[in-house]
Amino acid sequence: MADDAARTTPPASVTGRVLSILSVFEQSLAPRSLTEISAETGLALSTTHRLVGELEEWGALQRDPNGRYQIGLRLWELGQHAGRQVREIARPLLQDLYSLTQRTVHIAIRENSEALYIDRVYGTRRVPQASRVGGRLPLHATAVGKVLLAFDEPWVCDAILAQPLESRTPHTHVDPVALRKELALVVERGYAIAVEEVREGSASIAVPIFQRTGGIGAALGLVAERGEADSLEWHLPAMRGIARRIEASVGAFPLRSLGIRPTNARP
Amino acid sequence: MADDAARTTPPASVTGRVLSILSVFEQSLAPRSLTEISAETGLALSTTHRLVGELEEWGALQRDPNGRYQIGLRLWELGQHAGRQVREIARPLLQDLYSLTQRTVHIAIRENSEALYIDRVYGTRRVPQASRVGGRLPLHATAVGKVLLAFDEPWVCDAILAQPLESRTPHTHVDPVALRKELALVVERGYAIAVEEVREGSASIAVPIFQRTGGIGAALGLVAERGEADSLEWHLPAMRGIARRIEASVGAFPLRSLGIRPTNARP
DNA sequence: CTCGTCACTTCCGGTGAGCGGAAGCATAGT
DNA sequence: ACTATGCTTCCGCTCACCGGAAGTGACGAG
Repeated sequence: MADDAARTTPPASVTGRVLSILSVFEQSLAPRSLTEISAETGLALSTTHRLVGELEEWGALQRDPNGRYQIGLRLWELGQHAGRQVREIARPLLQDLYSLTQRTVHIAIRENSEALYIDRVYGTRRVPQASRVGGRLPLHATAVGKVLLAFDEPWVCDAILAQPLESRTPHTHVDPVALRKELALVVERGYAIAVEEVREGSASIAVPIFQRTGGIGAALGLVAERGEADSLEWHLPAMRGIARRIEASVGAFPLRSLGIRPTNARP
Repeated sequence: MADDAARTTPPASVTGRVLSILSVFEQSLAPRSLTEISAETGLALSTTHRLVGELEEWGALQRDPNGRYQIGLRLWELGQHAGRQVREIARPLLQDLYSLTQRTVHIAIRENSEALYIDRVYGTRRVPQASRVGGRLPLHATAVGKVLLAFDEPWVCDAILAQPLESRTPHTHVDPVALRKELALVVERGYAIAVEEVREGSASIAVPIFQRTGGIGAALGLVAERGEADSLEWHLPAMRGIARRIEASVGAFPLRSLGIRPTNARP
């Protein structure tokens, strides 16, 4: 497992090689030595050395005191531009929702076949949770994911449910037929719930955020402890109020992915 | 001004060209057309086309409905890794500080000769402010910047004060001699204040966050309206308490820049 | 102190990936 | 219909890139 994800494709173009070096750091945030990067990308050591050197000089990577590499500040700064407007508008509203409910709240969009968490507000008293900002979770196992699926175009939902559904805990709903019914209910009621489907001990509820141009743009979620699962709906009025305010402030969600890459795996 | 920052150096290496394309998006977050990118980097249109195409395919850039390019989600995700640990630990504590004070609070580090804002918590009732997460401001004109300068190694301070100091508002302190005295006072008192030095209408106060390994790691700041300038010190006990807790939780600030690139501008 | 090991860094000549001029397409405006 | 503008594709020449190999330096065992 340590070296099969590696060694995949030593890409032909220089650009591809540079990007494959960056990809190394997507899998885990642990700093890597030059040799590790070389091994994981399949590039020759001297090639890796040169490319990594250029990346470091620019600020895309930086070295820790041991000489190991990690993602650099300049890349972080650059990344902040992506969807900055959305986060700047949504953040204070998430903040208000947190103040009202004293629960972890977050906002997620669909990116291909996963839910991508784009922002979150939480205090020190926090519930065990699986998601993190910039992280992804399966659509079918999270409250935000169910909302994103239920309100998106039907073909998206079809495409997701056609694939085998990962089971993160014994409580994860993985039966496509049952899920389809559940999603219909989500549309009817206007919210989704997931109890311990992605992590034991936590439950969540989510409502849709629509775009002015039509269609769903994002989902607003709230996380609570397992014991509160039956009272999650109490938070709905606050959540819906905030969702409406986000809709009113954000014109469009520039972040939203353009669609699922159709499974064009041709043999 | 629109085309002198451009056209600088069409860099020799492919890696450099790729990075110069990314750099285009550092200056403003506005989406660019292919032609604009080509013009701003000085690369030939067909070259730009190919490189941008690879970047888009990977997810470093994405196209809006008009076909224009902006920073892509994958780059944002990747950037989240940089200093993720620090932000994950500090965020809930910032959150607590916000709850206590009901004021915008933020955390910044020194990156070369500027203060870089790495996180912030604020509500809808906000004060006019210049900084944003991922953004930079001059060290000498902000409360966090003064703290970062005052508690850092002396040569850093010397280097900064040796350069001409930008005046953002009529209230900005730009006299090196006076600033040096001010910084001495900051060390003595353990906090810094800046009133309308970077933006009219807002005042801020900041305290240092030290690293376990010694030396200053970051600064914790609080922003209030001009009218509150005389009562900023009231927030000090809360700020110091939170700063101590951040120090206790964060081993080291991996984000911290290694130093000022010495002005080795050789003619 | 010496030697071996390991990880990184530098060098350099052959070669294929990249460059960019130019031609081919769309789309929009007159 | 014609022009203008901006994007995409093509292709042969060439120069920047590749990677084996040699050099460096830090560490640790003997």
